[in-house]
Amino acid sequence: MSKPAALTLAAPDPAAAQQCCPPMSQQRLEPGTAADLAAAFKALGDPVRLELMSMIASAPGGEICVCDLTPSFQVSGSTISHHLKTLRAAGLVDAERRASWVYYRARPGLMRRLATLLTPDAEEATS
Amino acid sequence: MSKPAALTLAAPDPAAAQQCCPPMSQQRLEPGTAADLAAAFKALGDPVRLELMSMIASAPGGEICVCDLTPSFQVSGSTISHHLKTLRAAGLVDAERRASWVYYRARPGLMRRLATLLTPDAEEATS
DNA sequence: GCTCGGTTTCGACGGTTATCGAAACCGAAG
DNA sequence: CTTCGGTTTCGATAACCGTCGAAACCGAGC
Repeated sequence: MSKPAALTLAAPDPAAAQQCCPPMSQQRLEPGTAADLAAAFKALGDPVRLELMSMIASAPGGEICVCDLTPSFQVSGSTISHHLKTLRAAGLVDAERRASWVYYRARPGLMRRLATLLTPDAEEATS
Repeated sequence: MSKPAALTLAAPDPAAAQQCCPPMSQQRLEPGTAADLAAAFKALGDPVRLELMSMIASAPGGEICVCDLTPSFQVSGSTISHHLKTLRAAGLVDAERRASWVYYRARPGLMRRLATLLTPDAEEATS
């Protein structure tokens, strides 16, 4: 295998994080699971990436072209590409090439898992 | 003000992130908001911190002593303290000193905000 | 007051990461 | 086949981060 479609590096360990996770307020995470999920949070832990993620997730047809993402930021195109690769590696987005353009779409699976994990149980607290 | 209670550094900008955020699948984040929330995700983006967070959030009485956290990890006590400070600065946990021990508890507010942000709308997708 | 255990802070070291520009890649269209 | 625009990769640089041990801090108890 040389490099069939480098775009589909499709989440190495996030695949392992595929099966899990009640709210962390209900149950302590196992170290291994914590490591997998921390990688996903880390991917969201950059302002540019988080904004990219929000643009992709809220894109009209469920997908958006890199050419529509890049102009919204003050960083270079190569930097945007790098951040998109990070999101892809984390399993948060998917990429597909059509003609000259590459379209990204969100992967709801992992997002939902993270959302569940963070959901506070039933408790109330404004602070 | 010299240093009244260094433990309550109580979230600098997370206070700004206090008011917001429909699911990102519904609306693109503004750059400023993205920066604030990215800081919170970044705090969760380390395996040790995420596991710490889960231990604190799932603690029986809603709180847990540092002395009960430290022995669960293979890193030094000073490193644990450093990570706890990071979680505190992100507005994810609160600390209170009682006698010789310091107790940490989760701040559900920010957790809930992050959970909402990540919630995929109504869509279905297993991939 | 002095000591002691729990916790945080300080300073340093090594590895990671965000960023850039240049180069490579890849379809499409001359 | 050559060119061209969009995108990714490569290599380099500077800033950041996780970790440690030592030192400082802080109540409690002697």
